[in-house]
Amino acid sequence: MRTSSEEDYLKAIYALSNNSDGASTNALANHLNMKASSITDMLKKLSDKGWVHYEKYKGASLNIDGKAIALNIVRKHRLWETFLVNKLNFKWDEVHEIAEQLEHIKSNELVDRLDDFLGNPTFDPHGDPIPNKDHEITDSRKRSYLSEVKINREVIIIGVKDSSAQLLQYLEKENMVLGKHISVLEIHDFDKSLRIAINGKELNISERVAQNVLVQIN
Amino acid sequence: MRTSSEEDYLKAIYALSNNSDGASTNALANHLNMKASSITDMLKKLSDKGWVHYEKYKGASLNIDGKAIALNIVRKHRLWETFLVNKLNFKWDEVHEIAEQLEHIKSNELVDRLDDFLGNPTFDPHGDPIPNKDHEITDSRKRSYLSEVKINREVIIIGVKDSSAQLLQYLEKENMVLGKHISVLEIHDFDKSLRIAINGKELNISERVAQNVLVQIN
DNA sequence: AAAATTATTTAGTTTTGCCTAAATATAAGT
DNA sequence: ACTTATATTTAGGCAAAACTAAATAATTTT
Ligand SMILES: [Mn+2]
Ligand SMILES: [Mn+2]
Ligand SMILES: [Mn+2]
Ligand SMILES: [Mn+2]
Repeated sequence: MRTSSEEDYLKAIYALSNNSDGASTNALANHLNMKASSITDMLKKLSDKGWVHYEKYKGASLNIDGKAIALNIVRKHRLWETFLVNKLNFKWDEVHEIAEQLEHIKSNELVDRLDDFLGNPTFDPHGDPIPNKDHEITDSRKRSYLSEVKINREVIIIGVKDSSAQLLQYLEKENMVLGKHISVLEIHDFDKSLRIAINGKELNISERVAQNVLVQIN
Repeated sequence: MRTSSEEDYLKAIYALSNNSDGASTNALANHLNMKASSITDMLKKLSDKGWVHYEKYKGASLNIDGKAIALNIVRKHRLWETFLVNKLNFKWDEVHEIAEQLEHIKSNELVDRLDDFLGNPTFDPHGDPIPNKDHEITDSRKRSYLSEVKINREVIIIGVKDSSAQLLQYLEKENMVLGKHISVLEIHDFDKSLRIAINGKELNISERVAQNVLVQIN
């Protein structure tokens, strides 16, 4: 048996394990809005359960079982988000909180049927890849942040780095949604802000925004 | 704020409050598979929160706020069951457990959109009425248990008293599903078992089964 | 009406998941 | 290298939601 809380910790460790080094206590505390001491407690428990490799003062990383659980939660989160947007007409900035709850519903049958009902989607409403039944993520697209794209190279918006409601609403307003084609026309020396071409128009965006938009390089 | 546990208690009190008298401690303990002492603890808390009227040794009943919460949970439970059966092709005996979890997802927007997505259904897969947004149940059908129907009176199956998987699977196998027309041909003196006409055939069922099948009398 | 049975409450305990405050380890600055 | 700052752990505590065992109230039987 597994609690929702344990699942959220495993998901957080997965999210914060970038290269191959794990996640630090403080990074987890920050990510989960908790105190560091609570993290230490839980890491010990997760280690006892055999889901996490934990050494004092050296942070935590997922072992095989833990990673499978984390990816299963991520899969459920992204499938539910897809359901909420595609079937219930929620906007992409409204679904995270609800999926945060739905991801903990226990029923393998439910996940698989939901997956089929949605047409086995490969990406969620924020462009994040959805792991398959075997917890595998396949995303072969060449990706880059918009802030790092060369001048006059046409790229396609495929995701966001941070999916906070603020950013998503801003992008929505400027019609910078998934699938749109963009060219960077100019990068201003002064503040690194970008002038881009999109939807047949021109538009200025800040470096900060560009750093949070993921694009596919053809 | 409200916990899932509190919600389950309120729902149980609602389910066990038949006429106007509330639910007893032991009845609740039995219904929720808990010990009586746990019930007493929670009834005090729910009373403090103003959702339940509780007097020592006299059981508990819902007050206005408590009833609204209970009906909201029932609404969500039945809408999710409808979703699982109508959209994800679950069988009617497979959905209760999952709905027991889904009913606690917090988002008014979600419930309303789900309701619309399902076409504002009025009954769930077991024939139970679904409360509307204002927590009102309207079910004007004349109902009776099949065990009390007079000989040769044609009735329609509209629900079950107990929706355990065992009963549901039995009914499924005999094709005694919602909407079917039935006539009671004979009641055997010996064991009160019934001979009924259904689907153009004749069939014997026990008194026990008949006591758990709800029918509409035209 | 008294005794026996059943229902309910009280008292005390456990586990989970969080917290604060204090202690200690690690990393950074001079 | 020594001092300061930051990160992490330890110790102790708290609230929620369950439990067991014992006490008491209510109901039923004789
Ligand atoms: Mn979550
Ligand atoms: Mn997402
Ligand atoms: Mn429930
Ligand atoms: Mn039902």
